[in-house]
Amino acid sequence: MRLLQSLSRGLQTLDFLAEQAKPVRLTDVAAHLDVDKSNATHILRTLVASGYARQGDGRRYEATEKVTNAQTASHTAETIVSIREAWRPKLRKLTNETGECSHMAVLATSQVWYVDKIDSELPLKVDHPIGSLAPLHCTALGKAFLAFGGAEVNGKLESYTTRTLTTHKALESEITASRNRGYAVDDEEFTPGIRCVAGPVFDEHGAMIAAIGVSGPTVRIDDARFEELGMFVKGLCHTRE
Amino acid sequence: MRLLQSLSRGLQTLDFLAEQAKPVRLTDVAAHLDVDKSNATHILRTLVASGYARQGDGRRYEATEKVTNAQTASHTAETIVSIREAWRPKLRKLTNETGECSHMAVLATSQVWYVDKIDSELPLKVDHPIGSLAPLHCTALGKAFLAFGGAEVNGKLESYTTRTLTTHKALESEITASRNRGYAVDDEEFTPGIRCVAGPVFDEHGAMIAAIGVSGPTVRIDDARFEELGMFVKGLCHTRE
DNA sequence: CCAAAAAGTTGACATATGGGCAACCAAACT
DNA sequence: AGTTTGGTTGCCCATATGTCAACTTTTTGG
Repeated sequence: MRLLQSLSRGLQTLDFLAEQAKPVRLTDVAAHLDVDKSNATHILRTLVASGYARQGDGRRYEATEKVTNAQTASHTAETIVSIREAWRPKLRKLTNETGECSHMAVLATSQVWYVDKIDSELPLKVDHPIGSLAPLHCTALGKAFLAFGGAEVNGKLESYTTRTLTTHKALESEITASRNRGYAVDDEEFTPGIRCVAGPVFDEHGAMIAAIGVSGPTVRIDDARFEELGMFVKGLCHTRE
Repeated sequence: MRLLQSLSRGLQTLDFLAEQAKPVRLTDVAAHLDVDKSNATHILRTLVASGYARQGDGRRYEATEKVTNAQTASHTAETIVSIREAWRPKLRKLTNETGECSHMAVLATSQVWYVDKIDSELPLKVDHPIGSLAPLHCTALGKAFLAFGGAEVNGKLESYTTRTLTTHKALESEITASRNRGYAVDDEEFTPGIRCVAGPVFDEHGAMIAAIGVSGPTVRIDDARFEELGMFVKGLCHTRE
């Protein structure tokens, strides 16, 4: 069995570039492959010339769009629809057992994009229409992406209510708290009178693909119930299909 | 400037594999690269060993998921959301000027997935909820994907109304007709009493990413208006942003 | 802001690599 | 079964490419 060395190394390099979130230095590539710097230069140059890599600002290298990165890759319509179908029973269970509205959302351009919901039967209910967008920093679904999906918020944190977290520092510690807790919350931070909890949905590769959660009016959700809902969502998210 | 030959050829091969929809024979790869069959064997073997290609049924090769294919690639959530925002004005225009409901859908697992709509103001109206799915062979939006997006229907064509096209032959000729016409139609093939027209939305690479269309009750859409709507949608789809 | 260290590029050289040829299997078609 | 076309394997030699070292550029730290 004969394999082409330079091709193998080139592809290994591609793997390496793809799995690193941030652009990588030539030296690191050389070290990773355990080859000479000069060899790494040639490999990277070839990758660039072929359109598989590009050289950014500080002459660092990164993989182009030709290569998919399981980690970062935003998910396709196909994946979203199939995950939605697979998780609909759990969403239904969420609403049945809590009586509150449940939602599923995916990440799109630093916002959450609602892709499914099960309505509450109760007259006073929360409604995020399917297809609508919401910010990450003040929704439970959004914070789930920040805590478990490696999403990041860039720029100013707009304030929607008096409880919205508007400093990156406060948000950061809330994210850490969510990670420890196992679920994310929104305590009237987006809409007054509405509390939500949400947890992450992972695909088979362990990449977060969606968030699911329940939302209800504060009049029905006191602190004890809030926590209870959180544990319930956490439980649902952690059961393997 | 020094480039690595075997790596370049390997990446060229990857490009070639990625742009071919169907798995490719070793001979074709060799011909494409203008190298010896034995060389092609080595290259392909290396690609397979590195997880960038796989060998299918009739020992044909295809690129794995590691490589993105602009043509086939289903679009990501990011892309869908941004296209939706970009086209919303046109969708609104569609409804304003026709008075009928307009929709946008993307392709997901051989179905159309409604991602946006503008409701008609009229009391009798069509409503495909955002987030819902519909078959390809009997909806205007679906047929737009068949005619302009290279989508394919596999298996049996389920009948929804007496007008649903249920043979692949009839569907094929309807697809061809749509291509010539520049837009696709649904003449009560999915829901009795509803006629739709739809056209394709392309991304910057010329790949079809979504379909937009208008739907209305047959009572308001006679043959003349049906064609008029078609031309209107066609016009909208062909104007560059 | 300068010096020193680290990162990256270029050139030369020698040899392992891989490109080409041809013979050899394996399917596929008739 | 015979013929044709597609794919694999082994060998050999040329050259593509990996290594080393000198050199240039950038970054870091004082």
